[in-house]
Amino acid sequence: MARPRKEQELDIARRAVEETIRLLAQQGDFDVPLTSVAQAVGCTAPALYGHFRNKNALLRAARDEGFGRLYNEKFAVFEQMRGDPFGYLRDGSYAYARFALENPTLYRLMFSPPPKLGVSDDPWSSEAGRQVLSLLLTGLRSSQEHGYLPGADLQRYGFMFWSTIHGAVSLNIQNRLLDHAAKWDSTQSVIDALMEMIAATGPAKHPITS
Amino acid sequence: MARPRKEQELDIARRAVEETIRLLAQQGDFDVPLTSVAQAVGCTAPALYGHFRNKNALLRAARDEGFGRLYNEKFAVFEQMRGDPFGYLRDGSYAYARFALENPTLYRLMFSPPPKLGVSDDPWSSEAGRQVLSLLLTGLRSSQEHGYLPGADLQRYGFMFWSTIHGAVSLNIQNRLLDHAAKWDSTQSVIDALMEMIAATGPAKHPITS
DNA sequence: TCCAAGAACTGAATGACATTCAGTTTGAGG
DNA sequence: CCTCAAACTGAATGTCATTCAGTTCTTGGA
Repeated sequence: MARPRKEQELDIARRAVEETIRLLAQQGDFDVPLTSVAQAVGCTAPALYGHFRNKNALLRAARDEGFGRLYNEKFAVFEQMRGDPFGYLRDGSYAYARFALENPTLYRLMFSPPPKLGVSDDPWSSEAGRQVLSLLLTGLRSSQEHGYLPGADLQRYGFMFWSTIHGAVSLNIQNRLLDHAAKWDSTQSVIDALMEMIAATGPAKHPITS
Repeated sequence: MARPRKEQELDIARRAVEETIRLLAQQGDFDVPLTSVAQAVGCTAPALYGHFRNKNALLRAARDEGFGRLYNEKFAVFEQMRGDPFGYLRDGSYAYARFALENPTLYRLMFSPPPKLGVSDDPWSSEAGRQVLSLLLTGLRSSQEHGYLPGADLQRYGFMFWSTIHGAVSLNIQNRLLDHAAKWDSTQSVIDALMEMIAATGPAKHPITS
């Protein structure tokens, strides 16, 4: 029993990442046995070593895929909101929070990875996070051009903005006493408070309705 | 070779927690082998099972100890700042951030614990976090009595305040490209921005100097 | 069409650990 | 002094990750 039929050529790498993300969500924890990933894919554990140097590399790939998905969701909102930077900041933040609350374990893998993943060695990983941040900065810059946050240091405010949302999402994910709806309400409340503060700096009469 | 001399009666439990925290910091990761904790304490791994149900219980104890230390540091600032609630908010936040940046792995264990720790089952753990939050709320309440944040919903602002600082600290801990000083500067900048916003709502003439 | 080379897997072996268990030694009460 | 229970220990078990020596397809040339 060895080399399989030609049908499933390069599927293993893609499927392994996919199944890893699924198992991550299912088990709610990082320590997914390689064996179960292999079983879900339909091969044996050693076969995965032909596609990933080791388990950490597989988790890194899952993490990168997570950043890709998050970026895509934020980018979709970005395009849909062209011309309304304030609306983008709000709905982009909602999208970010929704992604985090719907994929809590993946989100934790993205933003609180075990150091042994060797994330710092991989230029890609910090790049992916940077792309998400740059999308936020673009939104802030546009908002500033529309009269909000006059004279503010965007780098500084951008980081604070991100910190607030990341913090709210992290604390809510961690709090097991809350159900999904309560986590969402709590996070949304923080985002709304943040948007109110930005709205207060801008041209009057901007409704906060979502 | 079995039961040791009477000298080190109940030291093992205490020392195990201490050494675990030390090894956590040294290895920068949660998966500290029980064997190394035992070795550091001066016993064998099975001996630890007489004091902790399992490794997760030991990590939970280390986590609780972390909350205790954080609370003590914040409480010290609190007592030292009686009568200056705004100053307490600022210096208490600095103390919080300093604790997190100086004990990054312990902080991660406290706020992004692996679900398998079974933290949710333990009423103590959420209690410890709640005590830290209540200290913040007391500071906000006092600040409000001194004229800041007039009419604000403190529960809501308290959570946003905590989210911002926790987020800034988490993102800075995670960013391996920054050295310690840079992480501190970045975090301090977020805290200062937050304090400026609160100061802006209060009685005029409050200097922001630290 | 047939064949050699190597790609892509597999089963079995190795090594870390956590956890359990059957002793073994020592302190304390009678 | 003697018995008992507490507090440990060494050895055994089980769960992974990772490695390795085969084994079986696929492919490109004769």
